[in-house]
Amino acid sequence: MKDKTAPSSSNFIKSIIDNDCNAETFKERRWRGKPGTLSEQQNANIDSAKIRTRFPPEPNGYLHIGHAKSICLNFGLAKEYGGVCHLRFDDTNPSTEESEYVDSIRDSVKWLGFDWGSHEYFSSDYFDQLYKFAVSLITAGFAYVDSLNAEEMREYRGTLTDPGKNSPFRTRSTEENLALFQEMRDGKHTDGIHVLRLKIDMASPNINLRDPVAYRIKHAAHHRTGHAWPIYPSYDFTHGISDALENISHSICTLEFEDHRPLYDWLNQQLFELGFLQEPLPQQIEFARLNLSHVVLSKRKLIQLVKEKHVDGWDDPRMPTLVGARRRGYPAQGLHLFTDRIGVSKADSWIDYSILEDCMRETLNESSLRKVAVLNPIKLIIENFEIDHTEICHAPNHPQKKELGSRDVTLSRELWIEREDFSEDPPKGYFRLFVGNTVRLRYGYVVKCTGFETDERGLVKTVFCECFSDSKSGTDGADNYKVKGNIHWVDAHTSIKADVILYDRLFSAEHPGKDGDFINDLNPKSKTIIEVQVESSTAEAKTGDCFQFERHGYFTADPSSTAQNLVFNRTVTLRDRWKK
RNA sequence: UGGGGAGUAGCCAAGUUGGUUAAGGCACUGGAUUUUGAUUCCAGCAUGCGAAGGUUCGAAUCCUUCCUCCCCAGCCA
Repeated sequence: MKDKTAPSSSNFIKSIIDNDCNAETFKERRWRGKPGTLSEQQNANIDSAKIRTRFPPEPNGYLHIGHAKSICLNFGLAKEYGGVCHLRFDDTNPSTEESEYVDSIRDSVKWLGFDWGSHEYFSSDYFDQLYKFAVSLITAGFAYVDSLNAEEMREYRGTLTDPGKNSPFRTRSTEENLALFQEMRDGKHTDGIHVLRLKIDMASPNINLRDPVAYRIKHAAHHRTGHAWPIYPSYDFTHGISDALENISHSICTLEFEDHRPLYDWLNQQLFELGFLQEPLPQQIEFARLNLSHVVLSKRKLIQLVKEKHVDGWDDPRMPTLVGARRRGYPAQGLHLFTDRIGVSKADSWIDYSILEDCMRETLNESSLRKVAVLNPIKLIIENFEIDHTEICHAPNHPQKKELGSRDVTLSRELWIEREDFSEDPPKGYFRLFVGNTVRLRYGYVVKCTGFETDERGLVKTVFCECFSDSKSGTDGADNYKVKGNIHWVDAHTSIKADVILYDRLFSAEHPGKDGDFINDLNPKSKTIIEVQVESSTAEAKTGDCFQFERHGYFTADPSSTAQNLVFNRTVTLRDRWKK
């Protein structure tokens, strides 16, 4: 068994943190136990957290596997370095954000096994502070109220190759700016009439530095602050400041924010020089977001799948959301393994979906109890058993973990076996049941196939065999029989019916949407419901229980499952080198 | 065409203050074990680091030129 607790290999972010730790960069930070400005922090004790990271979701959608990479990274780093990771809801846009999402995000992060303790924050916690900073920036000449409309602003911004030009409102007096900003804050203007912009450089080759918007007017109810604010700060204005107030040492985000880093640094630097923030300032570090084949991870597309009912909701087991993965039976540990395995870098790479599935197999193999289920049953009749013959066989609950014990399963004359474990016309290399061949009924006897019967359509209905009475598993005679084939079965009388939902990837295309609408790439066979026969002990399964149905794969009891009507989701199949 | 990034095996990814035979994982291929065609174990797997030049005793690491891919012109994040 490989050591899965070994520390993950080095990456460029760890190198940065190592350097910072060696240089004792963050040694002098003060922390009063909660976020605050320089004046609020400076008399507090030294921050005991070696580093501080944060996971900053916007509460406007459900978390997905891509977020899991970021969550594991941020919380994992904090843990590894003796630091703390904050959970911060980045809620600066009330028109798209809802508390429904806040709850779900909290649940998903917890489910992944992380604990942010008391460090749950909201960007909206800082609205007052942010506003004060904005006023100070106006006073210092670093911000102004612009009254260009959206279209004019776009024109003035220039293009990728042409510099922008200054807005005619750029030279407004401090007094006028202050007065207008106050009016904006007081709700005296309608949406879009004015914005507050940072005064940086309209000719910068970096478009983000061409006087970015810091505040916009938005008469919308916020999920936490209600109608208290008619203006809301932008991401760029909010994020770096929030990081600084929270003493974040390493602000890890995705590659598309690289161009924003000069702005991030500029803003915090101004506020530091104005005496509002303590040094050292947080540093933004960017990594490549996860790209997974056969999957879409954009919020817009995920929402579309739900709204247009291509799936049965956010927690549909085919969804790449964390709630979906959980219902599918993907263990949180499997996601940890996955993020360790794919690594972290700045190279834009695609991970094949099979890597994820392998991680699930690997962790599920360790943890899942074994059960027997016949997914596509046909009858097997042991002809040399009496009609009412019944006996007990012992099946281990885990082949590598004897300590997990075994269970009793009933064997009688009539069994259900898998349709594909019998062949009328066996292909080369087939070593299951065919007339004349010998196989072992797993945990039971070795039998020899003597014949079969078909129904009116010519489909095999019943297979007949003869049992070698001295071959029972666990008895001395068992070893005298060497057979290659080993098939599973359930007793026809004591086994129970269950529903199994077979899931396959949601999209058949490797890169959904690459050749047109991603909806066209939906896999029509991504969900199949079948009725199966499971061994009687499975009746006790509770929601979330994971089993290996031997020779098939891993399955988990769906929330809709009851003792009267068992429902299992197929999490992932077993590897199968024979499958044609 | 401006700016910002990235190119190391089929796929990820270490290494980048120049120094002996270019980590590791996944996949793959052999072999062993196996009452899951599963698991596990062992072995193999880049004369090569996007390309071409150059500097050097020595280059994935330094210099030059070039090529490919990704991101940026929301009052989204």
